[in-house]
Amino acid sequence: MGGRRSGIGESQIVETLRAHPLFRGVPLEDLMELIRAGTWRTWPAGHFLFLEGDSAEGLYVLLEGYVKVIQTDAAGQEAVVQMAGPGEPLGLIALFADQPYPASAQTMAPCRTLWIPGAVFREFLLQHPAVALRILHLLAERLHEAHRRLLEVSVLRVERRLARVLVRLAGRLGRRTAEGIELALPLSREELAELCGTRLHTVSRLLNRWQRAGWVRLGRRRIVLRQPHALVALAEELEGPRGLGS
Amino acid sequence: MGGRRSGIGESQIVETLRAHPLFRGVPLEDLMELIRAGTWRTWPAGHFLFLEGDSAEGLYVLLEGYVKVIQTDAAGQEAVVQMAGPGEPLGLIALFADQPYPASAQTMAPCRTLWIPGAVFREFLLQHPAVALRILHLLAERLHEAHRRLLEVSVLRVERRLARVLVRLAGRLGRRTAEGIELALPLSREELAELCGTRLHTVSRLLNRWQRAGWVRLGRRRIVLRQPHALVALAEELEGPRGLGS
DNA sequence: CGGCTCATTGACTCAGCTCAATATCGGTGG
DNA sequence: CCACCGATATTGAGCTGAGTCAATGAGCCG
Repeated sequence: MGGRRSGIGESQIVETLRAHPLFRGVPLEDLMELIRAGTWRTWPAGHFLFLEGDSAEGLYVLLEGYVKVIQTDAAGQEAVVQMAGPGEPLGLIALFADQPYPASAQTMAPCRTLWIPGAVFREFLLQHPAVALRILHLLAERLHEAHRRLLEVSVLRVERRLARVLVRLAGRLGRRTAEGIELALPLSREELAELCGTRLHTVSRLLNRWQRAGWVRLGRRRIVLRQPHALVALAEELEGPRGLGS
Repeated sequence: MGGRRSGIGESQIVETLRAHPLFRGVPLEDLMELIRAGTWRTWPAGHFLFLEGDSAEGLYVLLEGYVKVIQTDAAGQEAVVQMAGPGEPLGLIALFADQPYPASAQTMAPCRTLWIPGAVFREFLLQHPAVALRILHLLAERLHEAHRRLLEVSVLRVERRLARVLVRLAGRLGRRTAEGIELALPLSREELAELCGTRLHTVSRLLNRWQRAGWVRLGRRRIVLRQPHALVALAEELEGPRGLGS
């Protein structure tokens, strides 16, 4: 799988890590130890940091770029379990649950990562319990998010789920343009489908319906929200069993 | 909400906690501090330890009994997010993400809990990073489980999801009887439905179909798996888009 | 230009939801 | 002990959201 050790000096990594909220307050020399034990890499878009089932020897910290984390079932059906952006650690589950990677991580854009051997990182956490608490914070939030999505997939219709996914993505990765909010990273219809637990056809149909209504503008791997409020309304609207009609 | 401070002596709690894998290796006197800062309670079945949205001042450790953790959406639809058994901590997300409880916890049977103030527990973790690592382990496993369920709900049919839920429950809470494996705690059809993201009607229909096939025997809040292998087969069987027929 | 990936759209099907009615269990009070 | 009640469960009928199958279209790269 792609990725080369890069020649760029350490100073840049050091600065990135020092600025990282996870490592706030950690003495510089302890950080240096982490960095020296680890490996810095760059990745082109579309490559896999790791595959579901790979044995996990360490942790990735995504310094730059975007990665999607995918879970696959026995028959090859996929669900996007997480969209990770700059600063996020990847491979936490494998590291702490002490098992092979439970999902695959694929770069969506050119990325830079720092890889840290698991044993080193665990030792580091024992020395820096405050950082452990921050990771607990992070995992707790991810768990919360997963529960929320579980509820949504169990209870909401696709239309509403898709609206929510778009609104959330726009919030996290939206770029303001003259026309509206444009999603900064290019997602295919299929990836969108995997994000909301449906099929690309259904996504395509819904998006085009919304385009006809003037709510969005579509392109190849490109979506602009022209009337975000409409989508928000759709996303939040109350819906008991048997909706209130649209 | 029910629950009274119980009069039973501390010695029993101490023993329970000392035997708890989470606290292995912790000096007795540190444990005592936790216990003294905390509160021991018993709960009848059907009561709520906490409700979604309540502000969270601490952590529950479930010493005995079973609790279901429920997430509710704006329209009142519910999903069971977790079934907790003896030994499991509850309220971790609220504690670490520093937010109100993101879900409600309802006792399914008479329960005993130890409640520990959040600040005390956080301080305790700073003193005992090894315990923090174990909690990381626990959260990592829960996250993994949540991701697995997310994939299942996104990709599998109800029939298969229900089969999986039953098989898993039987594994965790099954009691061997002459007739087969009986689920130890009484779940209504509706609760089962909330566990696999469907409606009670669908659960009822499927279960009765299986009963006719001799795979299960049903009662009011009671299920006996008479031919677990049949359910396992159904649960694991490959299923591409458009199944292979039953 | 040819070939690729990505996207759209139509036609058909059906799993599972909704709506509605009835049945059964278990407990409670007369 | 029986009558009654609420909670739980079963079952039917009908509808529809969304999946499947299939074909075509459109953008992009070598």
